[in-house]
Amino acid sequence: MANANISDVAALAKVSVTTVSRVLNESASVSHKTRVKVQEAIETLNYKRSDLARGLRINETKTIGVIISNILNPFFTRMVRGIEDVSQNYNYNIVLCNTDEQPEKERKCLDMLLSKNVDGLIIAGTGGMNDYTRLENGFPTVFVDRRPDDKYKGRFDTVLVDNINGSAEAVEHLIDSGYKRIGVIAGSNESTTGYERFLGYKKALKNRGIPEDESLIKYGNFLGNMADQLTKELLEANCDSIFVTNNMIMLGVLEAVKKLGMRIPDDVGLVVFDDVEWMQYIQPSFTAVAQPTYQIGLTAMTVLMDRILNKNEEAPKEIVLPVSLIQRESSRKQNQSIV
Amino acid sequence: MANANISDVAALAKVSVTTVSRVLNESASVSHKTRVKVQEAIETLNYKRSDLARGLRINETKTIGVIISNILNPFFTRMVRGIEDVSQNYNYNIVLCNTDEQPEKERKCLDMLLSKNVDGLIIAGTGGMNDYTRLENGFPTVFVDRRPDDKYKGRFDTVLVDNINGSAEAVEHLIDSGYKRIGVIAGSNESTTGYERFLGYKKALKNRGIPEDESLIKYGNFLGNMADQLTKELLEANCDSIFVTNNMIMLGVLEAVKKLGMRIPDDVGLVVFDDVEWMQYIQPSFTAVAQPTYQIGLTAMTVLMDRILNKNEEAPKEIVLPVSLIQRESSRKQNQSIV
DNA sequence: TTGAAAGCGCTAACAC
DNA sequence: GTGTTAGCGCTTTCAA
Repeated sequence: MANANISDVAALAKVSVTTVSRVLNESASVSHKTRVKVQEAIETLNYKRSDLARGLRINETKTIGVIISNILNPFFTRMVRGIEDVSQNYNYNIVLCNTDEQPEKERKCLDMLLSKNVDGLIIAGTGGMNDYTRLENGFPTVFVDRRPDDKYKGRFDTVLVDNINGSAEAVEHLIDSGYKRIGVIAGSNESTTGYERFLGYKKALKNRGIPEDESLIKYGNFLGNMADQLTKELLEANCDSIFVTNNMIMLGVLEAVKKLGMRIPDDVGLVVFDDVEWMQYIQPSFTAVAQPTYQIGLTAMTVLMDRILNKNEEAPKEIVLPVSLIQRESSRKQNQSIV
Repeated sequence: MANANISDVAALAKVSVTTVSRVLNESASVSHKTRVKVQEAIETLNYKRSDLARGLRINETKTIGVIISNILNPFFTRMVRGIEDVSQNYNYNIVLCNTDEQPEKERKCLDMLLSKNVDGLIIAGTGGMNDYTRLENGFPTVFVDRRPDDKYKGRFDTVLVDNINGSAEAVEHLIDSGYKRIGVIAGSNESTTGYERFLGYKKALKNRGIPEDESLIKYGNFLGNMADQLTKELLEANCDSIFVTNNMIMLGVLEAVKKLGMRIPDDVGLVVFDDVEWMQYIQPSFTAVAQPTYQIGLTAMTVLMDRILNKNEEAPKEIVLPVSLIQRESSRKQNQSIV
């Protein structure tokens, strides 16, 4: 038994499809009697309207596409949950795409989502040279976490956090806690987050009058692939603390520290950009720059729905959400380490 | 400028829409010359085929619906990533739905996804009295992690792990490590996972000849809502170790342990069902029952695609993936605790 | 208050 | 190798 369609319902209720459509959409006036008849027919046939056909006709899918780096990263997980929760309210669905930071994959995702006729897009771009020109023409799009390339400046709504000052505060905290040789494992400079957090690190050193030391600076990526190895190099360069620029890198750092049998915070102090729930519960707990991750998703989706539903045509805006340094045990220096 | 459609392309290339369709689908034979003409037209118009219209016509959306409890739970996150990775290979998309373990939400998700005409479904059910009869008629569906209600026995493909023996092994390990009063915080009995892991706990006690003690058994849920409080109660009942039945509960346990200033594994030993990456890196590292989470998603999606693409009509099967106990530091008893 | 009919963008007989 | 045309399931003018 194939699924019933609108004409099956019409036939059973002995009305036209137009009338059925009217009761489905609660549009125009339908007499009480017919309405009931139709509803009964719908009930008995267990009819479900095809969003596909409807979408084709009225040109909306009630679906929005979300492009992120990797759902395994708790940062994106929480963001997606924020997006999801808003979308449920509007009876929208989201379809997810992981780029793994590969511009090529991002392009493919974008193609797929556009082919799927999504009503809007939320993008945490890879920062590669991706081409968003086809979205510039008013297609509802919100960028999150990372800004699109400068050439799109002012063209898209953007929701992100203050990476520079958040990072600077974190590093200054390390310095003020007595750490002297502060290493950093930066994410890729391709993304604005990677770049800005590194800038924050440099800013803090400058603010505190500490010279930069190339041996304390390692360039990794936000997937955390090489973090293990880079941490070892940092430790060999006698760093006494590390500013970890995202939570994926953090895992590699931990792995290296554990393998080398070193102790946090005495042998090496730690501050992480992005706070993950478990960091507060472990021994020692981790000092972190907390981002309002869920809120980012929530805000982005709200802005997006405003564009879609209210056809809001104001100039795109950039919303910067605050971060906050949460001081815990991993940055509490107790003994001066012997150099 | 609205998006170009297939007839725009046809017009520009001076061919019929059929021909355009043919080159799009690489079906039938099209002369090299026309093919090139069409491709050029596609290029210049930046044409993207509408999956919506196509889907309506051929009755497929290349979309599959995934119903899970909560994407914030790393278990589901990894599972979803497994599903995603397979779906990418087939050029399928997934749309996600969180139930938060509420049967009502699950029902709503199911309705939405079916209205969206998804080609298939992967479901980690809430275990409430949800009605899957409309799926029984051969709609491609795979259940994961949890079995559907017994009345659907043998009706659906299912991919899950051996919860009973995995749990039993975990608890026996605790006993064999010298722990005597082993508490448990169980998930809801609604889901087969909750029920079976609890069964595994009881089985282990029986195997080792230890009597059950009601004061050491707490009933929580897999959201981990009350885990904090329940842990306190367990500790007050003088338990010397806890079998934690999922990773969300784990966070509550940690919170309580930290607040009470107790030490793992000396004051309280710990084994968690489900291994999360960070558990191996922290001090002390956590003993865990590792589930092949990514593999579950991968397998489920592979089975599903086989049903969809190959119209595989064999009897539904249940695939049980192995779990393994990973012994780490949280269950390594050092001093006998003073009672 | 209701219905007939066109059409959203595409695919697939069928004809040439 | 290529084109004409019907129709997927729905919404929406227009007319009654």
